[in-house]
Amino acid sequence: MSEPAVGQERREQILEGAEAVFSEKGYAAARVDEIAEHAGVAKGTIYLYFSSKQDLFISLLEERCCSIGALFQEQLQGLRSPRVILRSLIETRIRFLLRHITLFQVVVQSMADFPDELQQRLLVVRRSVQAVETDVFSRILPPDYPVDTGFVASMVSGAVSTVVMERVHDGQFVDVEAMTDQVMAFLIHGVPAGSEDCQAGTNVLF
Amino acid sequence: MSEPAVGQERREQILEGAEAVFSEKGYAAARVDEIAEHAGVAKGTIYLYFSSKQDLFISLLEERCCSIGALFQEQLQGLRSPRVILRSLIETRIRFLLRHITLFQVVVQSMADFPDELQQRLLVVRRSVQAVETDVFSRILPPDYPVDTGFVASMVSGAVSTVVMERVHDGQFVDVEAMTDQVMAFLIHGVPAGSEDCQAGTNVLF
Amino acid sequence: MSEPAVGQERREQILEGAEAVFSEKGYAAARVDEIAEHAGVAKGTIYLYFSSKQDLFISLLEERCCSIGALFQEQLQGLRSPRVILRSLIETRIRFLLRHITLFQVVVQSMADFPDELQQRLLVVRRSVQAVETDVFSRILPPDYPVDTGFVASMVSGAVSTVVMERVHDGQFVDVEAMTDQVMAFLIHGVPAGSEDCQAGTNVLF
Amino acid sequence: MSEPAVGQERREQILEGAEAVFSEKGYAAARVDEIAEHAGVAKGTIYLYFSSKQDLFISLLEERCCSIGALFQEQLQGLRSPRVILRSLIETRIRFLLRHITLFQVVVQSMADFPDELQQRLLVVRRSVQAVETDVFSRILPPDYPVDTGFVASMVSGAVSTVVMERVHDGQFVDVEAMTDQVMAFLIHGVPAGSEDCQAGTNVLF
DNA sequence: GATGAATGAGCCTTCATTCAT
DNA sequence: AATGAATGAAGGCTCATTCAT
Repeated sequence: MSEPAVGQERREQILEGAEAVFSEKGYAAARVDEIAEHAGVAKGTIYLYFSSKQDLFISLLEERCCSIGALFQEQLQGLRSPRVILRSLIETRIRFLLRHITLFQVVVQSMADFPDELQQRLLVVRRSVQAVETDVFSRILPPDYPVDTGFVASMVSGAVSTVVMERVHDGQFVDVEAMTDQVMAFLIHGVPAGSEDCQAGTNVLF
Repeated sequence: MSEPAVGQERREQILEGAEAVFSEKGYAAARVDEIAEHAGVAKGTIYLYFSSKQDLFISLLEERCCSIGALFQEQLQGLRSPRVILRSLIETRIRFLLRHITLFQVVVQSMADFPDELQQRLLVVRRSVQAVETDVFSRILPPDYPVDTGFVASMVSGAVSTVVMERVHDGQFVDVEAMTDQVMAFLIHGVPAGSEDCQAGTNVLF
Repeated sequence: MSEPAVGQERREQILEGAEAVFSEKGYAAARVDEIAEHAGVAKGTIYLYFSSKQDLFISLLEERCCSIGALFQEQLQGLRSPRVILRSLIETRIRFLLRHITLFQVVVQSMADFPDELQQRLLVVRRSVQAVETDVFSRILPPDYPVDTGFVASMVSGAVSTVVMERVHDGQFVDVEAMTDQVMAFLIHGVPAGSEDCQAGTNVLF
Repeated sequence: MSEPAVGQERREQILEGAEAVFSEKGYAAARVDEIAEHAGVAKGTIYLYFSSKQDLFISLLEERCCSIGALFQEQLQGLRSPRVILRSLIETRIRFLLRHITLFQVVVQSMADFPDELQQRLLVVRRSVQAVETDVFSRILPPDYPVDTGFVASMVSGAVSTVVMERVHDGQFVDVEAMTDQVMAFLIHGVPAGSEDCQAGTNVLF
């Protein structure tokens, strides 16, 4: 009883190669050859576990999105204070992005050529990614908050993703704690921008 | 001296075709054939004005980033109130994204296969895009604002991009005014998240 | 006004390469590379004129079947005597087979994987091939002939094809006149096989 | 002394799978996977009994040609009347073709890529197939019959094959008795085509 | 300058064959 | 003996790029 779920291991091995390459190159520019090399398997082996490059891609997204859902569940378990919850959300997401960066960007791109069946699976992935954070914000935001919860979730998610990606892309080291602090400060303070009727010349409000 | 700047016109024609196709498909999935068709020129003609598909792509980014810079300059001209400036920035960016969506996403992706020279040009583009908004925020944010200005600019830009892209991608109509309102409300209010030491049960801070 | 119908020429060039290779190898074993080489064009060029290997194959059949129809029309024009007509039919078919041998065999094979649209085109080809000869036999056979006309046409066609193919396949030189004579003799004499009620023991009848 | 000839059984099992698949798809389009599945063995097992797909194919032909030889021997045993012999030959062949259709067609195709050794074995198969029927016709045809015996055998074989294949391919049910009747009628009557010098108007000879 | 037919390198995918179990 | 996961060479097809007109 030596190797449990050998098939699953091989599958995961391929998914990791796929993640590395798709993340670096995007879908279209990624070559199956390269994925196979990263995964340490032969090209043909990939097709034993996935029916096509498209299927591999969607499967990867599905896999990784489940994992972010689980991560959130785990991290947010037992937290009460909105601020702590928010901080945990941000930090978890940053850490997650550091692993899966570009992959998540790609999700939004229009995979227009994919057949309907795969488009459906892609839609499910996108919805589930949104759902996790929307859920968190619906617990945090006050009932009279003037912006739609899903909208807030999207903006926060976009803000964090962009910042992380820029840092990573520039080859900068990312200090998760410090970055979380900055994002939190931004989210909590908002952007002080003066009253609408302020007279010209006044630059600062708060 | 018959047709002045005929070359420039032809060049712009091609850039427009390129923008349409790159925006819809991303870099790798875009085909030169299709760009030529969109532009209404023969495929070979493109190579009279650009040395390669890569060059065409970078050139397009350069061109369009200048244009967003110009747009901002124009729009923000003479505005004084931070709130009005911010609103104008948001609205301009939303309108811009509605035209150039995917194109901007692509900017962040690492065009890893591009030769060094083009990588340099890409870097310049990215820096200039950041600079425009960073500049705006440096005028808006109070001196003691606890978050780095460039960081804020990135987050706002990411937030707006993500929200616009999601709406567009879902095929929803985008009401620029309404969306601007929502983004502004979010930016100004921030995310009320309670004090760090707040006892459980307290939801709102501000 | 030098090159009339250059496109048609190139197309025909490719069809000739295709015929050579499909005839020699059959459909599945034929490689597009090889067809291109035979035709003296690059692989990609083939796809400017035909949408796929399957399309190329069906198009070839269509092309060549029209040509056998035309050949028959031309050859049989003005012939009156049934024997002369029959002889002409046989000879024409032999000559035709010497050029298109295996190709015609393949027509009957079940191209089961082809999409419906191409199956339709294949069916049309097969029907048209049968029609030509069925038509000839309906003019030759007496009204009270005990065998269905289409059936006779098929058998004669099968008999001739098989004989030609065997000779060609064995690398024997084919003397068209002599072979036509033999086939004619066979068709006219039939196979003398004795009366049905002959008593056992009688080996020869005539 | 457990299982006598287990190896032979397994071998026959594989040959049956091979026959089913080669018959339906032809040589090149047949996949070893599918043969294994039809045979109910693992893919690797096939290579314990046959050294390659090519070997399996040739072996199958050899096997089945022996079987048609045996069939003929058995069927024709004790028959005396040429007509009865001929009828039996036709009927046996039709029944055989209904089982092995495409397989036989394929024999004629030039397996050009096969190595010399296998080409030799293929040649032997083809010769033996011809020999069986040539032998029968040499017993049936009168000594002064004007057509070469092997030639007649080929033509009859081609005629029957073609007719059977067309019916099968069109999905029509094949009534063996009725078809045998038609073929016999054709063979015995021949094609009445008038004398060579016949005056127009005379249609029938016999 | 403009064209678009032609090219061929390179990609996704298949499948005969091997080999560790 | 039997398995079937793994392999990798080879095939169909695409598409950036060139060049004769």
